[in-house]
Amino acid sequence: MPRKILVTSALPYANGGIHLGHLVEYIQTDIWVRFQKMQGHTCYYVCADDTHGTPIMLRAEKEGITPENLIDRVWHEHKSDFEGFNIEFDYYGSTNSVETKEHAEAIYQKLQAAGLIEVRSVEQFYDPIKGMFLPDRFIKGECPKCHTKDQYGDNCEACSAIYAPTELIHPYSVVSGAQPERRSSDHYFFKLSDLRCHTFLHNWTQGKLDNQVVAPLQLEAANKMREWFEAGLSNWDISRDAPYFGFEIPGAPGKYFYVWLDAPVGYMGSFSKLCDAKKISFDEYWGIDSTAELYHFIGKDILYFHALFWPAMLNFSGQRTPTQIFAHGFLTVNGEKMSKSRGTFITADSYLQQGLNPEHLRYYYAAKLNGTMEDIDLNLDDFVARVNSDLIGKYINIASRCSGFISQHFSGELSDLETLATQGVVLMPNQSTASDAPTIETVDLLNFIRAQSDPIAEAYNARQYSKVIRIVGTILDYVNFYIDAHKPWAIAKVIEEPGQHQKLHSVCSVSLNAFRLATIYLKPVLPTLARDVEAFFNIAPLQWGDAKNLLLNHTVNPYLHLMTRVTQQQIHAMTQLNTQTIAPVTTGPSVSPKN
RNA sequence: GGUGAUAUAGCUCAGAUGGUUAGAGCGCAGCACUCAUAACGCUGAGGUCGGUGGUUCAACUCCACCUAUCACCA
Repeated sequence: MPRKILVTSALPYANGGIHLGHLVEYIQTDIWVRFQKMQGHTCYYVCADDTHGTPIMLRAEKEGITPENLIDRVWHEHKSDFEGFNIEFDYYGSTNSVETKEHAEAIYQKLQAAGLIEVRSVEQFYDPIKGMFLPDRFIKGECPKCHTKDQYGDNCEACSAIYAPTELIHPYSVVSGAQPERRSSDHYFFKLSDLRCHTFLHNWTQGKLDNQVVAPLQLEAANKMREWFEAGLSNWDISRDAPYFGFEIPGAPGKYFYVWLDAPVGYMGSFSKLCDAKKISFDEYWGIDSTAELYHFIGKDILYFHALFWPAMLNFSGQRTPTQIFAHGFLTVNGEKMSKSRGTFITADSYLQQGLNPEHLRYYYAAKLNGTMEDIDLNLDDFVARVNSDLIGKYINIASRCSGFISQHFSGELSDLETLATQGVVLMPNQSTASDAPTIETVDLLNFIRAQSDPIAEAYNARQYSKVIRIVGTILDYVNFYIDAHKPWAIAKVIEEPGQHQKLHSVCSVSLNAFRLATIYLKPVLPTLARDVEAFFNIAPLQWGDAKNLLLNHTVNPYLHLMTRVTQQQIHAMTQLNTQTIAPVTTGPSVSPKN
């Protein structure tokens, strides 16, 4: 039975370009969504730019443009980066939209009506020259512990001490350089400390509510929650004072929703746009009685917002809560944090500009991702080796080495089942002694490959893409072994001898069918390549269920090579490019992964 | 500082509930092959499973401590 699924990725902040760290999440999500769609489920994937907050406001001012101009420009940059990596959103919006505003206001008013909003005076640093309150990140000063100068308002980079901005010695405003004053103003709080919230969240995070069929959090994330619960929940400050680029709070002139309030609401705003365009019922997905599934893919850094604030906001405004939150780890490059000086702070744009294949990155990430919150490493040498040997050497090579015989000797037509069966049995590599490994007598190659459909689907569902890649890798090893064992090139030389013509036809048809099956399994990861393979085979877009079938008595097109290798030189050129690039400033809160 | 996670061959990673000689791919060495944009196959060399103690007949697998890396502390 087809499921109804809504999927989101975290919203990238609209003050900088997309980099390879961001792409871990979008690629992870995109693969999952494509897999669900191939299964025949109704699955929508929405996202948006996160556009509000002080950093955006100040950045626009610095560039001498309006915030609207800035976020519009960045939106197009982001859109183009995502398209470059085949991230296929059903809708990609912006939090600066009427829909997001309306949802944010509605949620706020419901929370208010429920008595979950309180107003309290807060003392903060204020920039008297600029006439605005300063976020922690916009105050610098001397570290109170080690006395290093020019440290940010929340922690020291030298001694990694954590403190409040008020503890800084000789604080100054990053915006104007002025010495900030302490001033009070009213702030609006979401009362998470309310017993109702506590009780609800305690149950929700443990998956104990009646309508929860699965635990909403990964094991590690649930542990984290317990930690946070023990520390106690305090009220969440959801307002900021003017001047602020964002939505004004209803009934509170001069007060704006903190960017983190309307960021997750952007998921709804974006989905509303899709609903309008495609005549989808919004409430079918977000209503309290919704039977649809709702999944948020996020980085582990923003678990707090998605696993506590967000479900509480939804629940107490009368809407359904997420089915599951999928948090992933950060990206490291060559085993270290991405570094601008080493050229490993690689932008999506620079990757594409170097002519590198986006599907190579998708494949590499897939080979590393496992559904946990562990960090994954992009080792550039390993990237080159792995892409070349796995994708080109093992996978593409199957089509490349067999298709020539099919077009030369059989006018491109694959054999019928009877012919196919003559050479269906494959000798398996003799080192495979695992109990579940096929043996010479018991299994034929294509049946073995088709039998992997369920295990692979299960791995995709669980976001264990590395497992998918491992299983497919085993399949590809077997196929190459099969080809080597049957030596079609040797058969071609004695094609005139009795039975050899049919034998060659069979071996190549088996191999190409194996290639087709492997393509089905890899399609969520390699959508463009899969499309090219479909063109080669001259077939309709492959669906997951097609793995049940074989391609028989079917004429394929002449083979054109499907993928070329990546070289060290290209990688080197890319890191060079990123070393020279002056990377954009990335500060301030964001739903986007900060790696 | 507090909490949590991770630490397995040169590289990237697998290793239910502890149990004979710890696995894969890549890389490397040798052999072989030539259909395939040098790709594929076979063989082999590589690890006292971060360190130190402990529990056990038996620990990579459990416990304690230590070290390193990473994250979170709204």
